[in-house]
Amino acid sequence: MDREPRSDVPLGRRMPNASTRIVIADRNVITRVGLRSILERNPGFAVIAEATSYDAVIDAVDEHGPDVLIIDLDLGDDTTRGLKVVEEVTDRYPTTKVLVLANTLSEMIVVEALRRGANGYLCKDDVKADELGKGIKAIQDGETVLGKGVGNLVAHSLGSTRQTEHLTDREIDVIKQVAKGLSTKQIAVAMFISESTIKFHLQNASRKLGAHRRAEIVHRAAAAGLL
Amino acid sequence: MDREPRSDVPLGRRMPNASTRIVIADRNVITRVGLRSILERNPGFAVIAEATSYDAVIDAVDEHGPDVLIIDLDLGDDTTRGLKVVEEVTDRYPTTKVLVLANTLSEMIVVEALRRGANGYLCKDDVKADELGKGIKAIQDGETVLGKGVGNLVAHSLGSTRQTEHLTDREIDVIKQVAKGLSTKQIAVAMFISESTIKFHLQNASRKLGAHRRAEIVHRAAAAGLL
DNA sequence: TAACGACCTAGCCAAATGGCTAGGTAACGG
DNA sequence: CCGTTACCTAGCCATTTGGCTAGGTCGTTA
Repeated sequence: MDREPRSDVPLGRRMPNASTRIVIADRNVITRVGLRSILERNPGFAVIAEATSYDAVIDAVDEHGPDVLIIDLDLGDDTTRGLKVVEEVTDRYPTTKVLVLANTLSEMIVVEALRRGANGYLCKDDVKADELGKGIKAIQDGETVLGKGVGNLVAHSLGSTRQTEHLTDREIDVIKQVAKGLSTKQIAVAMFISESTIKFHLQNASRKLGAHRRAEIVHRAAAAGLL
Repeated sequence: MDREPRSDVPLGRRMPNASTRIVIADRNVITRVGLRSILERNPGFAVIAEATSYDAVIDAVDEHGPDVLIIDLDLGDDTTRGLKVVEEVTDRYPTTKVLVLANTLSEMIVVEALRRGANGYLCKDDVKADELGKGIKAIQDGETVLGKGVGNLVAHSLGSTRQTEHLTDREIDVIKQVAKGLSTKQIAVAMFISESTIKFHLQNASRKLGAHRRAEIVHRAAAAGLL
């Protein structure tokens, strides 16, 4: 025991020349190439796979068991699906660290991602080239990396006891109609349900999003990538 | 001749070592690096400068007089400013082609950009790696390049005689408050003007955006990158 | 089986909104 | 000087909305 006073990073844990093996998940080819270029300036990083769909992310992680997964939650038309992917990866591969790389900043998404095991959350527009490498190293050392502005959001949500509930499919459907400028009545006709139901779904969505007006519901849902 | 069986790029048409000189304008470092990497796979393209602010774009174009400017209109918190940059560049440097590379698709922005002289409009998420090079070449040949889905938007707006009016600063201020979920009364207090004025601005914004409800105003303005 | 979540419906009332007309000022450029 | 634009204010009224209570079905899961 005494022979290894500091055994939290045992010798041999990292082989000589061993690189951090990274999988990138982003639907945007420009971003994928950019990330790869930036990361591979550092010989300690190796991007071993790219994915552009939720299924492909799972496949890639299954196949390669990477050290780090860098993922944009918005891989389709449903960011919620991205959250599920984070949960699945962190559940099944505890040694794979997950860094979320988002386009927008939404309290709901950030909190949910972290709650489901993400080890970091950076915003694409705010990140500097050198922060990426540093962030990944920090994450591998067990830290949680939060980008500019992300920390504040998290702190804010810690203050409120309200735990994030996410919107149901139906609620999102209704919100989409609202975003198109339809009235309750018009939505009812379009969706073949009663006006009461429309109002019901919107009331629930309001509560979940902490909004009090339709315009705010739409804005928040859009910011969360739900529309 | 046998030594150069593939002479589809005739000798002499382009000077030896002559490259298409490109300036990239995007606030996002990942995108800038990605674009550069993709473009420079083709030796005919040379990225000679990058810019991350509206002023820097003008400076870069002034200094380098590039063949092509690839620009994301959203370089700050005001996409309208990006439109002005497009106009200024195409006005002052008719030989510089402008390719807009957007995150989102908004009819208003697309139409305005083209009206002000942009030679192409692509959507980042839809673009494939090889389309970039092809698009730039096409633009240099005098074509107008519209990405997936962009063409439809343009066609749609040609049908309507309504010419795009853009929102005033004040209107955008009010819309931002609406997006935060404030009522007319609350906004009036916050902005030190009467409720009537709030409603006045929103009526005008509705007309300009073709919206009939606050939720739609917010949605459209957000989609246009105005918030 | 019971509990749960997602979904659906009804009705009430105060408040907010949409759509309209009809004015005003100040600044700018032709 | 005139026209234009951005900006500001008032009032009217029908419609929409927010916020609430109080029910229901269906399928899944414990």
